[in-house]
Amino acid sequence: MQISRKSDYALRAMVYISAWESDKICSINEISDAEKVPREYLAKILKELSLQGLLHSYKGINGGYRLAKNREDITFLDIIESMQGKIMVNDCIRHSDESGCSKKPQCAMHSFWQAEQERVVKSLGSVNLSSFDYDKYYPFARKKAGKSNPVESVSN
Amino acid sequence: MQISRKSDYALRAMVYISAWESDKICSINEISDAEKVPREYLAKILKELSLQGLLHSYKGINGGYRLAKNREDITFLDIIESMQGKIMVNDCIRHSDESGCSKKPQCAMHSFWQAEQERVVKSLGSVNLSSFDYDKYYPFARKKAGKSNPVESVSN
DNA sequence: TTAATCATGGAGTTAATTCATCCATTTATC
DNA sequence: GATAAATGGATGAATTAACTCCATGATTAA
Repeated sequence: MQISRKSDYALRAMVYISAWESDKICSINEISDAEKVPREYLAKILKELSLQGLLHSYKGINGGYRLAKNREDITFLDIIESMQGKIMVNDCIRHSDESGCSKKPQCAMHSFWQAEQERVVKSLGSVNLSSFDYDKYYPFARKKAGKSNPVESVSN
Repeated sequence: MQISRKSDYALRAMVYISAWESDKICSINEISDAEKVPREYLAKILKELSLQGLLHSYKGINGGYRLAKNREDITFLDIIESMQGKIMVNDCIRHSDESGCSKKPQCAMHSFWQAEQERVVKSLGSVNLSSFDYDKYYPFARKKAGKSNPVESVSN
């Protein structure tokens, strides 16, 4: 696996959104300003995250995005794979469905890569959006939620 | 990190060479035939591995390559990094020398990536060329070693 | 109902990188 | 001196990453 910039942007955006109370809706402009991510590119990314079911989108004035699940239920792996597709550490693994391995039915290194693959997936799957110290890195969030702060109820 | 095809070729070549007795000299043609790696591309790769001090090269008839160190002293990490440069799991880590992190002096995810980085490096550094079951995957090797033993062409 | 503010969708661009190939040259051995 | 190796340089094709631009559509507040 290689974490593309696209994934990095997606992660930053998701972490940013998570920093706020769960009913706060964040616009593309807000996020791109805060995280210094190219606005138009970020738009594509957020749209994709919606399609993948990680975000809910709202159009119109005061529109934007919010998490589609609880923070605990969105892992780094979810976010990264929704940007890059399945994580594959190398071709040996990538081609393992077709020919057992691109080179030999059982190449000498296959089992090593498989283990490495599993380690990485497990590791990325073990971090979720509730794993962060938002108070430390996003002190501005949490306190002031959306400007109008009408109802307390969280989940729609 | 992402294991490029180039690294994969390099690994296969190194593993192939390791399968033989240490004084056996393997030519580009032999390796590319055995491992099904494009001949001209492999030539570049082996040259680079020599420059990096992982192989010794021999010119002239019966020339080719052999390991420049003991099998135990050549890790996957050595081989991969000599092909792709330093392993970096993401931009957050990649830019960490300049500005602490490309985005913020301390971004929320920085420590996670750093840990992930260390895990991967440790893992790749823990496998070396003596880690393989050559008898199983290269039964033809080991038995018949190289014929003659020419003089090194590359000093230093 | 109209203007403002948001997301959506599609097409196109740029630049870099990857993965090579070709061929002429140099070197060593038989 | 013929042969079989590595070396080195130039080049190219294909793919992908990382955007940018802009027109369209939805929503709401005035």
